[in-house]
Parts: sequence; C-alpha cells; structure tokens
Amino acid sequence: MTRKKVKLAFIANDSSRKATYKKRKKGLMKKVNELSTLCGINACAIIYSPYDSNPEVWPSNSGVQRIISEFRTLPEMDQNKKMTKDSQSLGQFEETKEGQPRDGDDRSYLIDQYLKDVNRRIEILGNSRMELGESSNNVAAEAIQTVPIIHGSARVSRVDVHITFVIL
Amino acid sequence: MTRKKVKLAFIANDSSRKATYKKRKKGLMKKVNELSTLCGINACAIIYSPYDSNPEVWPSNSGVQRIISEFRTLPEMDQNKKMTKDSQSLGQFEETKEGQPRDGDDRSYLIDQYLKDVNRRIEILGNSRMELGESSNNVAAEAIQTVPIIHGSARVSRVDVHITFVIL
DNA sequence: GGACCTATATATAATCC
DNA sequence: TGGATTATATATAGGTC
Repeated sequence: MTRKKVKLAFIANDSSRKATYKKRKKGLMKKVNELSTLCGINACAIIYSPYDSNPEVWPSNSGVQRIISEFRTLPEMDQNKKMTKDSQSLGQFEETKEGQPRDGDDRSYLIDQYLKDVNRRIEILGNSRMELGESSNNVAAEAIQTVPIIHGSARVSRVDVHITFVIL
Repeated sequence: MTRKKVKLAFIANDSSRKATYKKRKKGLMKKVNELSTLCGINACAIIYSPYDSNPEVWPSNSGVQRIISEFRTLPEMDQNKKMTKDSQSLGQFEETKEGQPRDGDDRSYLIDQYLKDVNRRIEILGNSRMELGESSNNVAAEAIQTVPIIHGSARVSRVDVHITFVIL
C-alpha cells in the first residue's frame, strides 16, 4: 500500500529490488504506450534485463519486427524528403531553431552525434559479447562505475540491467 | 485536475497534445531516474523530439557523455570477463536459463539479435539523414504508418517525435 | 505558450497467499 | 517467487493568470 514514501535510494534487499524493478518496468512500458497513443508517436521499446529471460518489447515482438522491417524496406532517398514545413503546417511540430543551415534540419547535427555514439556503443557491446559469448551484463556493470574499475580487473558487483528504448 | 479519465487516443488539439507531451516526457524522465536509482541501474536517456530544440538527456549532458566515453575506453577484452556467478552472489541478478551454452549467457542470442536490429536501424537512420542533411522526422513518420504509405510518395502528416532511450 | 494549482486518475510498496 | 489487494504516494488534465 505504498505506505512508505519510498526513499529514492538503492534497494538493498534483492527480492524487493527485483519486485520493484518488475513493477516499475511495467509502469514505464505503459507510460510509453500512452505517450505514443496520445501524441501520435510511433514507437517501439525493447527492454532487456537480467531479471527477464527474454527481452521485453512494446508494443509486441511482431510489432517491433514490423517497424524495423518496414523501415529497412524504405528506399533511402524516400526516407529523407524534407518536410519540416509540412510537419509544421499539418501538426505544428517542428520548432525550427534560428541560424541553422537552411537546407538541413536544425537538430540533425545533435541527433547524428548522439546516434553515432549510441551506434558505436551498441556495436562494441555486440561485438564484445559475441566474441566471448558472454553476458553483456559485465559491460554494463563496468560502464556504471563512475570513475575507477574501468580498466582494472576488479569486476563490478551488481548491476546488469540493460534497457534500450528506441522510440520513433 | 485530471478530471477527465483521459481517453487513450490521439489528442487532436495541437496545443493540448504538446502540453501533454511535455508533461509526460518529464514524468517519463523522472521514472527512469527512479528506476535507475532504486534498482542500481546505471542509465542515461536521450530524448529527441520536434517539440524541443535540443535533445533532452538524463542524467545530464555531461553524464551521458561520460558514460559513453568511459565505455569506449574499455579494452574490449576487459568488457567481457564472465561474471554471471559473481553477479549472482553479489546481487542475485542473472537468472540463468537451463539448457544454455555453458560458457555463454542465456540471453546472448536474443540480445545480439535485437542489438543488431537496432544497430542496423540506427545506421540507416544516421546515414540517410547525413546524406541529405535532412530531418529524420520523415523517416519516423513513415515508419509509423502501420501499413501503407511506406513505399508511396505520400508523405506522412504529423508525427516526428524521436525518443531514444539507452539505459544501461 | 509557460508557470502554477488542484482534483482525480494512476502507479506502486507493502502484505498476504 | 508470482499474482492479487489496497492504502498511499504520484502523475497529470484542465483551469487560471
């Protein structure tokens, strides 16, 4: 009964932590679903965690596959017709920032940068895991350490939850 | 006063939709923050949307950069020391599934598959955008259409919110 | 539009099986 | 553990400026 105000801190008790994780993951998924529906945003989410044997996806496994497949079939050219203006007029999206390259989208650079980072990170994550056929948890665990341990051999202790949301 | 039970459907009114989007995005961020803290999960979130001129990140721009940078500096080998057992003993994570390759993690295959999909998808997204210096919104817009339009030239109307969560 | 302000709708911690 | 249950803590739609 949520009688406790939930101190925002790491839950020491393992079972409690797991229980909370599952509940909140579910809640997060629901929120994504609602945001998607209410704002007309197409989205898919993939949540991977050591708690679940299978990655959890939204809206559904096939839904995720479909979105990805459809995207792949798009001729690259068709994917880039500029339509900032159209978007604005049709849905008032797009808040063009001043002083941006006229022909490009104002956020292109930032997005590209982030995508590159994510992309590279995913690649490394995938490669390393495949090479050793090892759990990716360690990787995440290490990445977690704010400073040290990174180069050392002292493996991290807990952690290991990977959640990847890709909402388009 | 949330007097209304909020019909879970696309919000036609533009300003209302935007207002809702901003509120819910904030709520989602908070939820991610809480999940991260409560469950000891290191995470970063990147949310890009046409409503905001800059991508929104969590825990902070520098925090995201740091996590990514640190991860990159990891020697690939160091990233994969198996530690399923350690994790279990230390934090009771890792729920080993029976009948899996003894040396690999049970979820490796599934994860690898998803990562590949996401990875490829991100690459395509990035490449196409960079080639034309165009907004990636169109891409998302198209991907949204459940069935048609995909191959046609009739561009989508609204949409354009990209949210990419990468929680590790 | 953005920044509050509530009244309600929801999320969820704690408990029991 | 994995569900239900339910009392509270939160999230937030709708108003008001």
